[in-house]
Amino acid sequence: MSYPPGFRIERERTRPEKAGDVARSKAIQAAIELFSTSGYNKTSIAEVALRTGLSQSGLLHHFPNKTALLTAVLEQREKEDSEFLFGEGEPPLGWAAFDSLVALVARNSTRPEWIGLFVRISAEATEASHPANRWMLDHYSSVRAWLTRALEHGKENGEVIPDAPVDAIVRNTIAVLDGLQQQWVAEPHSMSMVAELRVYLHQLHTVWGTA
Amino acid sequence: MSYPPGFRIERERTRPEKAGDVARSKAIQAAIELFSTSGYNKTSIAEVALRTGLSQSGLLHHFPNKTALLTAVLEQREKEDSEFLFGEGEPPLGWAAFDSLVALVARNSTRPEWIGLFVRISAEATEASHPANRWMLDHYSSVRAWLTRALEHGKENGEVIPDAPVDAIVRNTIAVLDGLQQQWVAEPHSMSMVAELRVYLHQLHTVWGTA
DNA sequence: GTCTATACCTCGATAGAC
DNA sequence: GTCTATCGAGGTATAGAC
Repeated sequence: MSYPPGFRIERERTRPEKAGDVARSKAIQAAIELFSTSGYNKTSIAEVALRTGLSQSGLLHHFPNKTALLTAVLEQREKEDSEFLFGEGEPPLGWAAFDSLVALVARNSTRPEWIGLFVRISAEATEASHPANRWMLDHYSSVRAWLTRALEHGKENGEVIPDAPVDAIVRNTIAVLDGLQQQWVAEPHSMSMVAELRVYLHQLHTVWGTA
Repeated sequence: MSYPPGFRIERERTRPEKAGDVARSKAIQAAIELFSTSGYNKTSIAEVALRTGLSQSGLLHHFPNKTALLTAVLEQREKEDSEFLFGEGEPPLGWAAFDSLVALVARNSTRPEWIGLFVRISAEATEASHPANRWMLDHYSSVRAWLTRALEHGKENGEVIPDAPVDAIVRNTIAVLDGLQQQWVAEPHSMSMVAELRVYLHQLHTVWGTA
């Protein structure tokens, strides 16, 4: 394998990853699939390796240990979600923030692994010693901060009535999202998360919105 | 140790369990504590045995295997919850059903193990091969059936407006309950589940109730 | 960068003595 | 009813050859 002069530099400009990281990406994809159905604890790196087309040690050449694999998976999830939600610009505020959460759920409904991944990992990670514990706490904290800002902006805007109980609305909204995802993971064909969410948002608008 | 005549019979009349089942109860209690923090998969029967004051084999004399231990734990939970919710009588209907769910959460807030147990087990059990999978599906199905009946009763009663979207309200309510419990397990001192739930129920009354 | 081999755990369950 | 001993499976991680 010989490359024309400048090839490496060209590649590095379009794709920042090194060439050898193809296996890495495949491994992350395999890990997502397995974590999303069996959770982190129950998934063995041997099986991730198998699906990647590597031996166990081959896989561990790319990730020093199982935790590093999990970290890579979570980083990818965070990246894709926030790109979808915020893109390059500013996060939506007011009721628009809540609408974009519905859009995210709608999109993730077509990628069941992402829902399963979140449901399993975030439940496991409620244990303080779980490697994703800090990730989970940070994740919730940042979603809460965003939705809180969104509602306060809505109050300044006149979209939201002044005495709406911001904290409770934020926590309940996150709870509905998480809870629906869990029900959906248990029985995917029995319901439409988006339909249920629209009812919830309708309640929010009716009670706390300015008609 | 000698007992007066009739003692055994007296005991058997008041408590149906055999005398040897003290260890059994202790084991179930220990299992609840461990399952509630580490989940079922990650908990070893050896540690349950340790907390019970038995060797691993000693514990397995009372339960044929780990699954049987889980079953005993779930049966106890189901029993205590439904005794609290329904007692000897009929399940509450109409909005009263939702109020009694808040009462259950309020009571369980004082027994964190029960919240943790539910959060961990029900998330693990979304995997079809998990020993609690059927239990979880049945549990959700029966809660849905009860709340659905409650809302339909409320419509006949005039408590609930006729075109309230029953299925969505039921699923969203369960989602809020589950989601809040998960947030609470992650950071117990950061919130009051009952306070958030009251806001949610207020929305329900305002939007779907007959003023 | 990928492999085989292996060290070293932990776990669930069984056998059999007391 | 409780114990010790042990088996066998499956897991993470490391060493070292290619």
